[in-house]
Order: sequence, then structure tokens, then C-alpha cells
Amino acid sequence: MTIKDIAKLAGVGVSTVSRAINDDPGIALATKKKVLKIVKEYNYIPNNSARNLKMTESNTIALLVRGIDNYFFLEMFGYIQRELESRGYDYLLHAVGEDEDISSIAMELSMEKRLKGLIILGGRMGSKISGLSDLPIPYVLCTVAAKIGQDHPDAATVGIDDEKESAEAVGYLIRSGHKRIAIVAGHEDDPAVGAQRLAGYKRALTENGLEIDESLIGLSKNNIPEFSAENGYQVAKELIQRADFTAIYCISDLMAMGCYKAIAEAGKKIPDDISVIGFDGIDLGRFLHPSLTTMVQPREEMAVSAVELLNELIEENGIKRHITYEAKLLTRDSVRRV
Amino acid sequence: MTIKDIAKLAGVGVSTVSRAINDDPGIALATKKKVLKIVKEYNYIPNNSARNLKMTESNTIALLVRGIDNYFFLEMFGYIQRELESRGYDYLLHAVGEDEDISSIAMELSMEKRLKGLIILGGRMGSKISGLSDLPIPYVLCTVAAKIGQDHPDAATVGIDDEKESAEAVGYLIRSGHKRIAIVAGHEDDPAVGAQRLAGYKRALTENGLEIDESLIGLSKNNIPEFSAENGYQVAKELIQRADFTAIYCISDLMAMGCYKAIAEAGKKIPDDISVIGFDGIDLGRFLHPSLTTMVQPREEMAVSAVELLNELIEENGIKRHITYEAKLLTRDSVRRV
DNA sequence: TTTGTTTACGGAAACGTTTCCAAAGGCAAA
DNA sequence: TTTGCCTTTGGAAACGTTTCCGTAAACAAA
Repeated sequence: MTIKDIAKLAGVGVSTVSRAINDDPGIALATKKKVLKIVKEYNYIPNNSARNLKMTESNTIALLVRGIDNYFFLEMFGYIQRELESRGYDYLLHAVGEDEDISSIAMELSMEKRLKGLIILGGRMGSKISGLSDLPIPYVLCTVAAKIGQDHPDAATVGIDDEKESAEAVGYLIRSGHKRIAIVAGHEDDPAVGAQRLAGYKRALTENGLEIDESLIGLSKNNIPEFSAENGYQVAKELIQRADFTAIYCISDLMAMGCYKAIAEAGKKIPDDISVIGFDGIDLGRFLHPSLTTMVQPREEMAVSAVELLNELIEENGIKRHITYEAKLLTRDSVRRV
Repeated sequence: MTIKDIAKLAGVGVSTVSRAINDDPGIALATKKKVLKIVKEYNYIPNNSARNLKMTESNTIALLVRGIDNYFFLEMFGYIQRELESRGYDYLLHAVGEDEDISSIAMELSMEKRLKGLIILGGRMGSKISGLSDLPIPYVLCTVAAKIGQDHPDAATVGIDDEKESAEAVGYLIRSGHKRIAIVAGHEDDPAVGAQRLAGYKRALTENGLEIDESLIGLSKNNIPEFSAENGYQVAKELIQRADFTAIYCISDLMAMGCYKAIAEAGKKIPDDISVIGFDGIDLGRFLHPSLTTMVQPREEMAVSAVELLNELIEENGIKRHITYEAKLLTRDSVRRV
């Protein structure tokens, strides 16, 4: 069933059918109705490939996600998807492996599928961002450390200031009276989000006259997904063995979840023995016990903005903006005053 | 940069370039090398739309997921993705909303994108399956209750016997000495997985001479995603208020997570006061405290089989098979002997 | 040398759309 | 009635591939 068949059935030319389908203004209402009736009757659906081919570009936005196993991105994906749909874009989700090169994948996809735009989701790509500037289509970096965004003016970005918000989290711990504060940090070689959050931790300590004790810094295992519960568990376990502290800051909520387990296994209690603060604000945090205090990233706002920025780039060929949102401290039950 | 440009640059015809790219046997090795060198040099990537158009069908498999917010499906997605890639398929993930009709979405997608096949992931679609048999392309139902699969011989299916495995879970509780066992069940009108698991619960009770007490059956709220933590929390809370029991069976691990919270808030302890058993076996269960005893579905095996079945259907136009895996009881720390 | 067979290659048609262009018809103004 | 404009329509080209078909070249057999 092609457009030709419909044209024949409706007794009109193919161009008329095309016009009817695409809400072209230059068609008489009566003709349009007649055609659409046939279309409906025969369940005709235009071939996307032919359409894309002719239009020389598709209507597709690709979503590149590194670390789809992270609940945070999953939630982001939900919002972005909704937003993309409401603007009439097609979309495609592509999960990027931990060790794959994001810019070459982006390049390949964009040529192969003649994408209209690209949203890149996920941290862990600081230095590798540069390759992206060769991309022939607009793209926006979402959830990438604000600092990094500013260093790359040729990319539109939306995210938070990871260092600042990280310092905020640790600041809250300090204001609550904690002096020995451990951190479950990211991979050692992570040039982006993880590093920023670690920097924020250090800054908060020094600004508050506390010393930085290397034994309190737990770097993630390189062979385990960076922000995962498993990683949080492993790192926290080591930390508990080798150091004393009254509070621990996890750079992701999932890590905090693993941390909970490590603490329980060590026979300690949250928050009585150890206070825990997380980062991200995923829904699951509510259901931990005690419920997790965390810095929540405005997921929905970021998602909306990401699509908006991309849309600007596509429609108006606008300038590349950088939007930085604030995270918000959500105090629940996992931190205690000392 | 099109195939014509490459042909000109390489001093050959377009068909030769096409042959070189597609590993066609009818081309001299030297020519092939020469062409591929140019291809590489100019970073040429064939236009997917043109290719699909000409081939009259794409190489794309669509993954339809209902309930992508469920961690279980996310993990399945990971495995399926890997499997699809290794067989050289393109794939596309489409999240289906709670209230959308899966068969009309499937139909639309399959026409629009000229899909090669379809994998449908997720429960909650018992009765609505029938519309699918009109699909012009092969598809497999994954993670759909085995009973339902058998009722629909025109669909290939892979899953577990939800009723049986559910009875297994409850049986374990009974063997551990529990007599008053509550259930956090699915939506009342759920015709598929949820209903099967509830049926298994009832069967286990009666087979073991226990009475079915309606006050111990907690149906999910219809306005909350069926298998979510939030739902588990709400339902368990009500259950605790209105009835006495020593064990509770949650038809998903995420629900069990919500259940943990409700129990803690009620001032009770797991497993001392209430034992909890979940279903699915998602990774996160390990990190709950106490770690969650659950029935684990063989996610990886199911994913591999799903792709395999689909591949059979596509390649060999084979018959529609039904594969039923066994779930495995994973005993951890959330159930106590009484 | 001639003939036949095989191998390698180029040209062109076709896939199903969208869109440009030309033309036909209707209608208002003259 | 004639002229001209505007609306509506149909035909055909073009998008970038794959593949069929024909042919040239190379080689083997006679």
C-alpha cells in the first residue's frame, strides 16, 4: 500500500494525497476529506524511509545515554521523551557503553540516520567532548558539569554546577556538626561530573577550616559502573575499614544505597553512627530506610530545557546557550546533628 | 557525500562502490580495497533511509516496553540490546504508556519504519494481545505470563510460569512456618502477570490447607504504576493497618522496597516481625537491608531467547515457539523461620 | 585463432515519498 | 466578453541507495 495506490483509489494525483496527509494549505477541504477517508479505510501509513530520503533529513532526535543502568538517567529519559513527543519529534535511544567513544558514535549515527539533532545524556566525558564539535547537526549536552559546559562554547548545555552543589551537600553535613566526613567519589580518571563533585567536597572542607584527609576519600573501582550501588557498596566498605568518620557523602543516590548496605554490615546504624547524604534525588531514595537526605537535581526542568535548547538550535539556528540549574537540598532522615 | 561522489573519486561505478561496502562477492579484491580506502578517507557513511527504501524493509527491530520505569525491564533491555547488536540488527526502543494500546502502536511503528520484527516487553496486556495477530511482521512476547502465551499460539513467547513460580514463593513462606501471609498484588483489572501471580498465591495457600483471607490481599492503586515502589508502599501500609500477618509477598522487588518502608514506618522489623519476599530478582534487592529474598527471573536467558525466537521467525520463518523458564528462589535475609 | 565460460564492472531502473512547476478552472474586474 | 489573478490539481523530477542486466575483459579449451 503506497501513496500511488491511495491516489488511484481516491481518484486524485499522488501530490494531492501527499498534501492531504501533510496538512498542506493548498488543498480544497472537500478533496482532503475524501482522500483522508480512503487513507483511513485502507490503513495507509507513509513509508518513513522514503519520506526521510526525500526530505534529505529525518525528523529524528537521538538520545545518547552513557550509563543507562543508572536510575537517574532513566528518569531523565522519561521526561525528555515526553517533551520530544509533544513537539512532534521522532526519537531514538542509544545506550553508549562505558568504553565507547561518544563522539564517533554520534558522528556515525548522525550520518547514518540523517538525524535532526542529538541530546547527549550523562557524565563521564569531559575531555572527550571536543570531538563533538565536528558534528554536522545541532546537539545539546545534558547533565554535564556546568564548568565543562562553559569550557565548550560550541555546545549548548544544560546541567547543574556540580562542584558548587557538591560543596552545598558537604556544607550541610558540616553545619550539622560533622567534622570527619568521608566521600564515596567517582573513578579516578573521570574528568567530568565525578571530578567536579570531588572538587566540591574538598572546597567545602577547606572553606570551613577542615583538613582534607586522603584516607577519607574513596575512589570508585574502575571496573564497576561509576555511579552504581555496587560501587558505593565496595567503596564504603573499604572506607569503613580504614578510617573513622561520622558522615559520608555519596556522589550518587545509587551509591548511597550501596553505602547503606556496607554500613549495616559493619554493624553501624544510620544516622546514629554514620550520617549519609546522597546526590541526584532519584525517587528510590524515599524508600530507603532511613529515607535518604540528598541533593536533588531538577530532572524535569533540565529535560524540558534540553529539548528546548535543541529546538532553538534546529528551528532558529540560535546561539548555543548554557543553562545552569540549582540543585535543592532535600533533608530526610539519614543525617543527624552532632 | 553520496555513493556517487565516492564512485567518482574512486574512478568506478556506483554499483562497484555498493558492492565494496556490502561485502559483495562479485568484486575484485584490489578494487574493493581501493574503494574502501576512499570511503574511509572521506568518512562516507551510507544513508540509512535510502538503503531501507530500496531494500523495501529495514534491518530494524523495535522493542516495545510497557513500564520502562521498572528496573526489571531496564535490565532486560540491556541484555536484549546486546544480543540484537551481536546479530547485526538495528534496534529502537519505544516506551509505551500505561494507557496506550500496544497493538495499534505496534502496527503503526511496523508500517512507518518497515520494521523487521518486534519484541514486546512487559506484562499488563493479557487481553489486548489479540490485536497483535494482525501484525504483518514477526514478533515475540517477552515476559508475558506463560499461560497467556499458550492461549495465543500465533505469538512466539518467552517467559516464566507466573502462577507456578508465584506459588513457589508463597510455598517457601509456608515451609518457613508462616500461616498468615499477606500479598501486595497488582491492579485489580490486570489480566496478565499480576493476576497470575495472585492466582499462584491463592493456589499455594489452598494446597497447603490455609484459608484465603481477603483482608490479607492488597490490590494496587490503579493510578500508580503497577509494579512500582510507590505502589508497594501504599498497599503495604494499608495492609499493616487492617490486618495481622507474619509474612508478606510482594509481586515485584520494587514493591518490596516500598513495603520495607511501610514496615519500618509502622515500627516493625524485618524479618523479626514481618518476613518479606519479592519477585523478579533485580540487582537492587541485594542492597536493601536486610537483603531481599526473592524469586529471580532468568533475565539474561530470557533476553537471549527472545532475540533467538525472533531471529528464527525472521530467517527461517519458523514456527512460533513458547519457551518457559523456571524462576529460582534466592534466599537472603528478609524471611525468617517461625 | 576461435569459441565458450567466467569474472569484474558500469548503467539504469526502482524503492515511496515530497515538491517544483505547469496547467486548468473559477471568479472578479474591466 | 475578455483579461488576469487565485485556487486547486496532476505530472515528473529528485532524494541515495541496491540490484538486475548487459558487456568487456580475461582466460581456458578446442
